[in-house]
Amino acid sequence: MTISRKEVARLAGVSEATVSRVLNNVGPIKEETRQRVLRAAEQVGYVPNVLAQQFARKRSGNIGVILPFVPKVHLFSTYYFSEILSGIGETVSRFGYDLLLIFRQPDDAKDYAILFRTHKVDACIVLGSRDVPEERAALAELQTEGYPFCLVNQRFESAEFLTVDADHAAGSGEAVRHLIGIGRRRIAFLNGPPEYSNSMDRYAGYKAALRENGLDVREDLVYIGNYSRKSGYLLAEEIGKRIRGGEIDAVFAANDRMAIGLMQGLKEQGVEPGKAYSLVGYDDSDASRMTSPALSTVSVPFYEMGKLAAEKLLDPEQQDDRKQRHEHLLPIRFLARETSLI
Amino acid sequence: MTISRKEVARLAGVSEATVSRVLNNVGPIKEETRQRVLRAAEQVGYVPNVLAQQFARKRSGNIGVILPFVPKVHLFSTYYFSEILSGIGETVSRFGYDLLLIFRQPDDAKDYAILFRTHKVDACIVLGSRDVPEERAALAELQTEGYPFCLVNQRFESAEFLTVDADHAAGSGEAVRHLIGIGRRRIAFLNGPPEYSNSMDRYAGYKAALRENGLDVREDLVYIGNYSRKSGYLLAEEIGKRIRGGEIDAVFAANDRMAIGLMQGLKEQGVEPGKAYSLVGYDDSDASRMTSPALSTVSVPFYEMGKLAAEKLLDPEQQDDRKQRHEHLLPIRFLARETSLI
DNA sequence: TTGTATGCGTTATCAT
DNA sequence: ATGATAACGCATACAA
Repeated sequence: MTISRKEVARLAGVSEATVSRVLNNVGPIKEETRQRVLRAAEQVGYVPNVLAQQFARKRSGNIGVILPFVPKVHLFSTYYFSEILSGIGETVSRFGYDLLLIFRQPDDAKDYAILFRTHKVDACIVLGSRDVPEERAALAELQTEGYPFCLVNQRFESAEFLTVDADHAAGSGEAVRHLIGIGRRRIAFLNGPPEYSNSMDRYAGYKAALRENGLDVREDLVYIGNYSRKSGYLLAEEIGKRIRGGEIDAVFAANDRMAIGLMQGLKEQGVEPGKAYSLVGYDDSDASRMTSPALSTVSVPFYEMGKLAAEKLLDPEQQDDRKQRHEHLLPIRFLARETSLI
Repeated sequence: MTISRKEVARLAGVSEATVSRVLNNVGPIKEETRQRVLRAAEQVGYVPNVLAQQFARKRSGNIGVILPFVPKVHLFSTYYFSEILSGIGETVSRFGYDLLLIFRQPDDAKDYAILFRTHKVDACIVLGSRDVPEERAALAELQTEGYPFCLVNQRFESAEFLTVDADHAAGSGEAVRHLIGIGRRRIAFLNGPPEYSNSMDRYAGYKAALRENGLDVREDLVYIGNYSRKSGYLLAEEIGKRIRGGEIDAVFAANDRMAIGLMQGLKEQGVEPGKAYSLVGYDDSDASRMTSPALSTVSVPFYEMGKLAAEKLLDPEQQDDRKQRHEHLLPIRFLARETSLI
């Protein structure tokens, strides 16, 4: 038995419309009436039925957040998601919205537009996206239909999607410049798959830093993993050989997980980071602080990225900016720790 | 301009009610009519308006998941949340529900019932809860009002809340028995705050294992941290002294974060795990595999816990069980790794 | 097997 | 400043 506006209206001796006006702070209301309504609502413990509100307003009040399919989650830092989600969550609630969490299904053809057509969400934020045809098509559809959405940490070449990203080219450049600064010259790069713009950005930063310093970019120094710890671990055999052979004196890995996997594999061969070679990871994940020696890495403002993405969708003050600038890059910070002391 | 049932009905030459019946698979329908309706719906690209459905059904179709306040998140393993959330997410979507993510606010008086009164959620799952008065009151209110909810990884003494937990007493017992098995006799226990049932359960397991083996439980061997890495790190000074003094030969920590913090602090003193002392953590977090030496730990089935919690709320087959058994404890697995070899 | 009719609890428009 | 009332798009009880 739920209490509706009607009881409040009766008790306050006003019409239902007036109750709504008071509760929604809309239109002119005599102060005395307002008080009477508020007291009546208080007295009967009235709370509006959100389902009726959503229906009448034709808005769900939900921001959808689309996450990668579960097993894929582990290719990302879990820190990554918990931070971005927190940033989004804090912001949407500040604007009176709720957060609907949506896991991509493995099988189903990507159809993000259905979320809007069914009115499940008013806007959405896409995490862990990749530049592959089906994903691009699903996003293009959203764009065409005019549904508001924002990508986080993934950009699409020649597509004008609203995006919040970090400046990974700059961050990678800093990391590599640091390695060069401590005297390293044969710097290998352990990258992730190219369908993540993250990977391409890091590669761009890597190359730029080498060239600035008159070093050649050599394809045989570039390795590709899949951002998992295991993929880093598996490359340790080959990279270890080349470190011992003097062909490699440092490794820049595109994320901490691969860096740590590599570090573990190399340690098994007796090849220690910070001594035989320098190592830099990427993400400033929890784990990077827990290894020994502590992993040098690049800190990404995940919380702020989530916050900004939500603001771009919800904050009226961001709306103009949004038209002018589809892509927003947040600054990044390099952290020198023990794996790249010398 | 959104397409409603009406157009479909007109096109198919049936009433709106019949369209609903076909789409919801309710009541007897002539096969030919069904086909006609489905084709019409297909043709005009009809999708039901979820907001209208929710309103008419008086159900939101949402399962709320309540998370700890953001800064507190870091006291838990992020792995913890990503796993539990995945388990919940997979399950609710299997039952046709959506997942509404709710971050506890720091300031606001705990009022979970409002989620139900406003009809925002049909049921909810509470994560990262603690046994403190305000939390207990908020949950008791849900119970009294008959709102369905399930706690995960936290039990309340003498309160019959529906709960899914892991058998932390058993897990801790195994861990400590293992330490005893490798010859340790002066086993310190680094626990978390008592308002988490997790802490009390681990303590119970610790004590039981000691007593079974004729060892005294000594209060001066029990330390309390707050589940953060830092709290473990800070205790390294004192514990280190006692290890060197021969008063402690092993530490069982209530989670990996504290274990790793302690391990780092001790390492700075030149006290190495697996040699001067044995160490066991708890959670089987990502980080536990990334330390060196690798951390012995206890594996918790977080994914299954999330899954089971959701099933208890949604699966009709679990409904009877639910009445009989308020608390469900999942089994746990001890993992011997390098920090407790000898 | 299908159609008719009512209700769901708001918002918002149009009067007054 | 306030009241009356039409939508909103669907589910469902009741008729036929």
